[in-house]
Amino acid sequence: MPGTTSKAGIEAAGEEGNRRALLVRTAGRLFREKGFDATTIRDIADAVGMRSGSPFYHFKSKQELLCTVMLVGLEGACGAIEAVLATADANDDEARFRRMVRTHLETILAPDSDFAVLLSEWRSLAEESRAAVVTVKNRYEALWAPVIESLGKAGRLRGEPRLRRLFVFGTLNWAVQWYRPDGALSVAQIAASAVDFMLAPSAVAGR
Amino acid sequence: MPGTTSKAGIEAAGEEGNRRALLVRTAGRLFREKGFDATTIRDIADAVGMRSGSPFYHFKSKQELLCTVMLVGLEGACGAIEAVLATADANDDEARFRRMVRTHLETILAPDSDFAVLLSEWRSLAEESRAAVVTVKNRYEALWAPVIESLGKAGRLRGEPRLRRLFVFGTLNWAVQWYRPDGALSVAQIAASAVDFMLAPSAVAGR
DNA sequence: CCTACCGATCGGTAGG
DNA sequence: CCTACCGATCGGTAGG
Repeated sequence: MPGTTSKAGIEAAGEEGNRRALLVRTAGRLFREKGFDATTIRDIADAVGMRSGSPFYHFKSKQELLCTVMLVGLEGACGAIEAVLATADANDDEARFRRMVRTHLETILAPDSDFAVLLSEWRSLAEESRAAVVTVKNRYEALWAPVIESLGKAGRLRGEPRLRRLFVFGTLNWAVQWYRPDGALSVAQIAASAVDFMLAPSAVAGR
Repeated sequence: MPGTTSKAGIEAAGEEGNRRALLVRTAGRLFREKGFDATTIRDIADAVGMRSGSPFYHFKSKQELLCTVMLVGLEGACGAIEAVLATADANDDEARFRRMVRTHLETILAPDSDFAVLLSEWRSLAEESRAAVVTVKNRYEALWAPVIESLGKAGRLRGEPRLRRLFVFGTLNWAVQWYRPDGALSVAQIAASAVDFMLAPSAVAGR
């Protein structure tokens, strides 16, 4: 029963999963490069070698494509952070934070990052689709909460507790605006530097 | 000779300056609320009580309107920061930085901020218009350079020197994404907290 | 997934 | 600044 979509609309079911996944990947790249409004269905169809009406066999609207791209990006980001949390030393907050920051930057600065589409095209997402995306976005942010809270209690992250997470993501997410792959610093270097910027020096004497 | 525009296209010349300025203000508000692509010339014309063809008497294209909005926003922001620098104690970097941060946030978080249009619609600005806007943007950032550098040398702003300015603006500009006028904290409180977040504690003992 | 197409919208213009 | 309009584009659909 093609055309039937799971609730999140993410799963690639069976035979046609490839074409569908290709559409999502291509749309994600174009949305990121040119923006949602400036990307036409024809652009996407051309890029995957379809005719302009064919994407609507896989997605009922351009909006559904956007929503799917964002959900895919968010799921990927959750997975990456979960992998970090599963292997990091839970007692060393700074080390954990460093790895999370680096992973986050690697995710949003990848050339075809679907997560970056969420960051730059949020306003293009129709009101009705936002709740579904916010749910996963909250899940992503919840992964960060314990580390940020712990670093806050230790005095390493400062400012109003309710704003710390916002400031952290601001410092990092803004990189989408200025990062260039051919720049002087690697993503790893930017990540290390961002942590230095955000983290107040530990109070341990003689360090 | 109506239709003639100064190089920057900002000045409101004589009699028609009012209508022109009204168009800029209205376009700025709509671009900020709905985005450049989602705002039509008809939206703007309706909002100022004109017919859909009439804005083109004042601006030769929608792009020129966007460019003007951004330049107006940038000029206003430069003026505000210059006013701070003119009255602040040049020897107290922290105090100066605090006032600049607050002014910056007040500028970008104002409901009808033209500066915020620059932050969110940069990609919609045509390639040919970017150079003119970048020039003023550089002027704005140059106003911050001495303070940021000085705080960096004092160890109050950390991380790679070339990235500090980017991290500062990230922390602040991201607020455009999450700030709500009806939120629990005022802009002044957010500004104070942002500075606490960014500034490493001064090393002065007993403080 | 293609062919063929539509209805709506949009930026912009001519002529006054 | 209005009237009247155009040419292009775009998301989406019917029917196979």
